[in-house]
Amino acid sequence: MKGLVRGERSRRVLEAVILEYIKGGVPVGSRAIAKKYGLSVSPATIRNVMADLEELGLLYQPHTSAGRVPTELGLRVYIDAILKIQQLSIADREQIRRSYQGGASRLEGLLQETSKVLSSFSKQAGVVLTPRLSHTVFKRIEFVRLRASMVMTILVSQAGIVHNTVFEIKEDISQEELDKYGRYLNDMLQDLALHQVKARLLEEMQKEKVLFDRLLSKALELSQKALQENIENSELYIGGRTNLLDNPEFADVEQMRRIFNAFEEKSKIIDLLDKSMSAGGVNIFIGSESELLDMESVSFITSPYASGDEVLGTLGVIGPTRMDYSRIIPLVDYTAKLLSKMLEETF
Amino acid sequence: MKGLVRGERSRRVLEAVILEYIKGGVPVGSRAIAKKYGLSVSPATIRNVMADLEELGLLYQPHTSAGRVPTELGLRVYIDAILKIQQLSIADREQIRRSYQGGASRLEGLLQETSKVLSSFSKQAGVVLTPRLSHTVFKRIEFVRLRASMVMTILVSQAGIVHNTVFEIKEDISQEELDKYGRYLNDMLQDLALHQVKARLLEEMQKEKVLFDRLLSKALELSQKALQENIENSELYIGGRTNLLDNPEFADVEQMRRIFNAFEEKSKIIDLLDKSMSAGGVNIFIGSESELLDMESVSFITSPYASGDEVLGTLGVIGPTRMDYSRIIPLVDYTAKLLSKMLEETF
DNA sequence: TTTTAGCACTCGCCTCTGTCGAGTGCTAGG
DNA sequence: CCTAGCACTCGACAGAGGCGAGTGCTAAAA
Repeated sequence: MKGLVRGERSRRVLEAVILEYIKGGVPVGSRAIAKKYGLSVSPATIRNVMADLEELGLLYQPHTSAGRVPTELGLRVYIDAILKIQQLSIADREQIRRSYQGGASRLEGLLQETSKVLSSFSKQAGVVLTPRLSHTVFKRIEFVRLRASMVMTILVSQAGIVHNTVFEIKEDISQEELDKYGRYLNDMLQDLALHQVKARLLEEMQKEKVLFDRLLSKALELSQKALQENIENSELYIGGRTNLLDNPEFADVEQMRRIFNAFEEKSKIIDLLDKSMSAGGVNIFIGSESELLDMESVSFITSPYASGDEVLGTLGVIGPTRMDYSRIIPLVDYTAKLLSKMLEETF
Repeated sequence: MKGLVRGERSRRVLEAVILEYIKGGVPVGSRAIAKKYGLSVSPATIRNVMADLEELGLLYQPHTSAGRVPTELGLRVYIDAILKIQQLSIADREQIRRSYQGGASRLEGLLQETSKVLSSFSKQAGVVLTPRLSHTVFKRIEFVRLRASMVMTILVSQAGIVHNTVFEIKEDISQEELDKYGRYLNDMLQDLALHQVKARLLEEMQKEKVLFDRLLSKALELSQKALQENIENSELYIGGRTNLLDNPEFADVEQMRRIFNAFEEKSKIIDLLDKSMSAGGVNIFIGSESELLDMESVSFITSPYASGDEVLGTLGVIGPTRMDYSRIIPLVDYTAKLLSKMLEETF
C-alpha cells in the first residue's frame, strides 16, 4: 500500500489535500495548496502531481474544473502511511477524566456518559456497545415472586451487569422456596461464564431427572427459563446525534435520514461494532468499508474496551468520512483505555 | 371558547381548512374548500367567512395572496369544539394488540415496544416515560458483594422495576452477612411506597443508634446509600424519530435540529410528560402551549398509563402541529389503556 | 342583508439567461 | 523537470420575466 505513493512530494500533496479537505469540506485546488503548505513549487506543478494521484485512485474531481477531493482509498493511504498518530494532549486527557467526575454508580450510567464524552470531544456522534451478558462471568441469580405464579429472575454478572426477566409458571411458588433455589444455584454456578451456565444447567437437569429431587429440578427449570431469554443481545448507547447535523455533507436530508435510520435500527451498527470487538486496538472503517450499505460518506473509528482480561464491548465515533482523524483516533483510544480502567476499579 | 365561532358555517369552514391543511401541509384557498366540502356556496363567500375567522385569530395568511393556515388557537378550537373523537377501528386495535405478540418479559422491552407501536401507527415519533422508582411500591432489596468493599444493591418494585447501584464501603462485608441484611430489610419494608422507605429507614436508624445493634445499623446504612441515588429519575424511550423527517415542515434543517436536540436532551420532554402525568386521560399540547421554547411547530398528544390504581408514567406522540389529531388521539388513548392492562396482568 | 360574479392586483415559484471566478489541462519555454 | 501563460469548463449567483393560485373590493343579484 505504501508503495502506491512513491515520492515524498506526492505524499505531502496528498496530505495537504486531505487536511485542507477535512478543514473546509469543499474540493481543494492547486493554488490553495501551493500557497498554504510551503512546498515552494508553483500551482502548475501541484496540478501535475494531483493528476498522478488521481490516476492512482487517491483523489478525484467531482467535475471538470473543480478542485480535488480525496477518495476512500486516498484516506486509507493517508491514515495507514502518512498520518502520525500523536498522543492526546495532557489538557485534553485531563478534561476527559474530569467529565467523569462524580463517578458512576451504575454501569448503564457510565457507558452512557462515555458516549457523551466521545461525542462532545469529537463533535461527532459517539457510540458505546454494552457488554453481552453471555460473555461475562456469572455472579449471582435471584428469584422474586411478584405475585401468584409470576416470578422475576435477576441475573448479575461479575462485571456488574444486571439482567432481569419476568415469566409465568404453572404453579405458585412461595418466596421462601424461591430463595432456596437461589442459594442452591448460586453455589453451583459460581465463577462460570454465562454461556457455560446454560450447558451446566442442562447437564444437571439430566442428573436430577434420575434423582427425582423436586426442589432442585424446579430450580433448574426456572433458571433455564430465565436464560432462554436473549442474553446474547447488546444494547447501544448513542450520544451527540445532533452533532452530525452540523456537517455540511449531511445538509442533504436524504443522507441524514439514512444515518438516523441506522441509529434507530441499531442492529447494523451493533453488528459492525461486534465485529471489531475481537480485533484489538483502534479500528477504522472508511465509507463503504463498513459494509453498511447506503453509508458511503460515513466513517467509524472504534476500539474495544475491557475489564481485566475480559473484553466487554466496543466504543467509537461515527462521523463523515471527512473527519479529523488525527484528533479522533487518539481520542477513541484514550477513552477506551480510561473506561477499561474505571470498570476494573469499580466492578 | 366555543362562542368564538358562532355560525354553523364558520365552524364548517374552519374544519375544512384544518382538514385540508393537515392533509396537504400547504395554505388552503377558498376555491378548494368551496369545491371539496360541499358547502354549496361560492368561493367569494368562503373568502368572507375566512376573513372573519382570521380576525378572530383562528386562521392566518403567511403572506398576501396566499391561502389560509390555521393558527394554534384555531387548532385548539377545532380540537375542543369541533372534532368528534371516534373510536379506533376494530382492525386497528387488533393490529396494535398483535404488535405486542410474544409478550414482553421485561418491563424495558415492553415500554420500548410501546414507543415503536405509537410511532409506527401515528407515522410520527412515539415516546414513553418510564415509571419513577419513587412512586412505586417496595418489593425487595438485595445486596451483592462484587469484590472486596464493593457492593451492588438491587431494588425491585412491586411493578417489576429493577434498579441497581454500585458503591464502595469502608470495610469488606461477606456475602453471607449481606444476605442477612437483605432478609432483615425485606421484612421491614414490605409494602411501603419507596418514598416512604426513605423516611422509614431514617426513623429506624435513630432507634438502632440507641440499641447499638451492629448488624441492623449496618444494613440500614447500606440501604440508605442505595436510596441516595436518584430514584426520582425517569427514563424516556423514543421511537420513530426518523418519521419526523418525512414531514415537509421539517425539511428546514434548523427546525429539525431543535427537535433532535430536545430528543437528545430529553429533560425538557420528561418535564412535560411528567406534568401531564397527574391529569387523567388524553392531553394535547399544541405548539407553544407545551412551553418548550423553540418548539412552535410541534404538538404533543399524551396520556398517562397505570398498573391497577398506581399511575406509573406517561406515553404519547410527538409530531408537527399539523398532525392527524382525529386518528392519533384515539391511538394514544387506546395504547395507554392497553399498556396499563398488560402491566397489570404481568407485574 | 346576504350572496355572488367579475376584475385587478399581489406574491411565491420556476425557468431562463448572463456574468463571474475558481480551477483545470495543455503547450512552450526556461 | 519545473513553470508561466492561456483557453476552456463548469458551478454559483443574481436578475428578469412568465405563470398561477389566491386575495380584496365593488357592484349587481337574490
